[in-house]
Amino acid sequence: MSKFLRIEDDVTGQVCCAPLSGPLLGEAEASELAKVFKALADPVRLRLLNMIASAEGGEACVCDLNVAFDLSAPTISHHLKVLRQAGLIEGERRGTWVYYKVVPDAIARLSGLFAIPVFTRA
Amino acid sequence: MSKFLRIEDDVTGQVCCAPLSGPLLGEAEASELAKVFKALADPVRLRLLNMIASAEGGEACVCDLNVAFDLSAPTISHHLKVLRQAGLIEGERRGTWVYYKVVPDAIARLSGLFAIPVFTRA
DNA sequence: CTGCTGCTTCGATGAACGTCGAAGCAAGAC
DNA sequence: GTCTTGCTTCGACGTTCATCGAAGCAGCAG
Repeated sequence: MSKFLRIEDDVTGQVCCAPLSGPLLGEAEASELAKVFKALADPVRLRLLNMIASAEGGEACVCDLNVAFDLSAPTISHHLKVLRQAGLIEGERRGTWVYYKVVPDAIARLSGLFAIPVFTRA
Repeated sequence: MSKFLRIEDDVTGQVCCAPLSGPLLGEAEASELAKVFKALADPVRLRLLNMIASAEGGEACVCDLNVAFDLSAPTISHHLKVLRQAGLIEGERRGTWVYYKVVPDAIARLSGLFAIPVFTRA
């Protein structure tokens, strides 16, 4: 098919995680997953991720993120570190500024978790 | 009269389906969403949700959940309460036992969040 | 009624988290 | 070199969280 839109090929296909309604999670597996959700479990981090994901060019400068919140720079830096350590975003320094972008695979993985089959009563 | 286990502080009302790469989240919106992720940000709760979602008949008895973990009953009850208040599950007492099942709409809502993978400008 | 079982709530405690100011580090301008 | 700007790390402080034992409540069987 012709591709008008620059949306990349469906990443949702390469789902690695079974849906929540699937086979039972092991302890280690659940712990790893929990780390990702812990990173998402803060309003500031959610807005940061949202801003980065929806930024022009797919990446955002920390300088822009800083002024968007009524929080100190160390605090924003801390939240970015948490998102980074969860594998949700990655940063790169270019000259004076640091730019962050999302890691598409990480979002795709979460997508698979909530794939709809969540059981329907027979 | 009905002293069933209700969803006391349901939080899912405002949480809607716009993908993360979509329009910017407001503060209130992000806070509501964060509450749901906070409920998912624990390995025990993830496994509980997983067990309930994949249980025979779509619902699980607390008595079965209790023996599946090396934790005290109060702790399991606490985790179930957190999931309940996040609107992810709901419980019902039938005679001696209490059964929990997932709330499909809650999972569907999360599915929407990650539905559209973040584009990367090639 | 008395007991017993299943589940929840209460109260306390130790660990983890969000926030800040101060200090450190990197890159560029002078 | 020195100075300035952008971002991160460090150390501390108050809050929130996971966990437990004890106590409370609901339902059922004698």
